[in-house]
Amino acid sequence: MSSTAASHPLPCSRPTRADAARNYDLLVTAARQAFAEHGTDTSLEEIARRAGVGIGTLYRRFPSRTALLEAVYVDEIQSVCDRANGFADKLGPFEALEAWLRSFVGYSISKKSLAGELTVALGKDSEFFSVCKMNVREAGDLLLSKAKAAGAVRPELDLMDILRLVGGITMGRDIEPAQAERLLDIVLAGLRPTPA
Amino acid sequence: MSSTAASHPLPCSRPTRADAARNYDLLVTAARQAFAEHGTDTSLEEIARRAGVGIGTLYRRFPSRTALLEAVYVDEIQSVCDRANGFADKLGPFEALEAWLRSFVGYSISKKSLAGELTVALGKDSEFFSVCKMNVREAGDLLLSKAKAAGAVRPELDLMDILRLVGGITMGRDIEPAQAERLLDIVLAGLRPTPA
DNA sequence: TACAATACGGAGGCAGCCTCCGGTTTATCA
DNA sequence: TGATAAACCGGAGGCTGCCTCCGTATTGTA
Repeated sequence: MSSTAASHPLPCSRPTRADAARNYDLLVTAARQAFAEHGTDTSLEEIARRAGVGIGTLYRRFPSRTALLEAVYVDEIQSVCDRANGFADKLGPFEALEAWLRSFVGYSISKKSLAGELTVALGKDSEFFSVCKMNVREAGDLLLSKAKAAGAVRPELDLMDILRLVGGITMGRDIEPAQAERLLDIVLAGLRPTPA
Repeated sequence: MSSTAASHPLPCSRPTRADAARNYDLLVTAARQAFAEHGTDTSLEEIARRAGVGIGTLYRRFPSRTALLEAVYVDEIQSVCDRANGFADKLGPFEALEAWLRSFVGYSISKKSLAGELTVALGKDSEFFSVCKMNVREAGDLLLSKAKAAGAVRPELDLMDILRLVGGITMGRDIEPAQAERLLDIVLAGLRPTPA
């Protein structure tokens, strides 16, 4: 039963007027493609060009590059949260946490810097990201607390620490999936209780 | 006995003519300051201004931003390597490795993105960085192999994996030193042998 | 001192960021 | 349906940073 609605609504306001709404979607779609293909520092004019709208339209709707990133991230964040719930239902305490973190890394690699920035942003202080953080935190805490209760990981661990560490794995340029796996293995080993 | 000479010479050519050499030093010094204060995307014109030279002079000596970064990194890399040797002499196998990694993190935080880019670059394929990598690798392998021999860490671990993981810790924007410590603790725990 | 090699530095072309405002489209109401 | 106001569009243009080019100045040498 993977819920598709976020526990906390994300402040993502799609405009009401028909033409505005259409351009909004065009822009977000174009931005998602461009960010995935060429990284998050793609020229905003290029994105406007792809979307087939004027640069002024882009800037009116998204006053900054971050605002555009936010709109793109909403979907991605949601999918990350949903997956956590799925794993919690099907796997054992530690395995669910592990599976979630692995999917996190795999996703980060496939989306390149897009998710890299996402992880960076996890430490930021914007209204938007604090809500995202809340949702991710809620999803992750479910897994983490189960794992703690089962004695599969150390009780003093903090979710945000883990996420930050795992996010850092894919931060470097051009990381190989195989290496990312090995790094994650180290982290996972570091979560387990120390032998008395 | 901390050696100050790198095992492998770094390709860092200071010019010969008096005025050129003077300007070279001015530029590297200004760049080091600027990078540390405002990150590695400081305007190159700003750096030239700080150094009191024309923008043309900067570009003649350093054809790209990367070239300037390289010149700045030489000293930093050297200091990282030297520290490894110092720890190897004074501490136990695991403690030396731990101390080195901690100093690595502390250094990364204080130098902000400067060292962040350094760690990113550790995965790159330039002649310059491959030599740097060789030096760091040599220094780190000394510590790692000692720790392995003492049974203090798992034998299958790879140094570059560890460095990449540790480097990722400081990748995020505005990380707190205290959080960085906790992340490193997780990594260190992940290095230890798994209880049979 | 005079010459040749080397180096200096800023003007200028280009691209991206962002703002501003005249013209257009949309929704609403009679 | 037709008129009006509100909302929206889009590109020109100012700004800054990147990088190149070349006339002028400095340095080392004979």
